Amino acid sequence: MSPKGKRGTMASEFFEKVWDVVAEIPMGKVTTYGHIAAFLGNKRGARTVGWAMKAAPGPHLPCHRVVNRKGELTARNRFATPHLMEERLRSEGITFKPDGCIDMKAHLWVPGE
DNA sequence: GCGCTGACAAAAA
DNA sequence: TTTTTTGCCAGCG
Repeated sequence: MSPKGKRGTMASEFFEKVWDVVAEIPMGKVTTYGHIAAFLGNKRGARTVGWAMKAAPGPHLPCHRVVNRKGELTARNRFATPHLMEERLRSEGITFKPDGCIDMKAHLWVPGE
């Protein structure tokens, strides 16, 4: 299967789970690495979640809806840059604080809902 | 084959 | 309360 599917070789099961959760984030909402990690069972595996984002399978993955605990945009890959994320998040209804961080209490989404 | 780095977060001091 | 250390796991030198 997989017309171009060379994913099983580079990504672990954990990575695919992260992509699956991120893909379910509703528009106008954001989540944090820690929440995804905890949902997958790795409470302190937030770093590994960030790795999965960096290793994103494609630009269709809403990695721009994943931010850190501070609500700051830290993404860095060919599909998403912090600047691009800000534009995109605002386009979806996300509001930023003067501090430059996302208003978490207003847009924080939790996996599993 | 071994060690360091890295889109983070939480517990300990 | 703030600062420091530890934990996670895969990619890269």
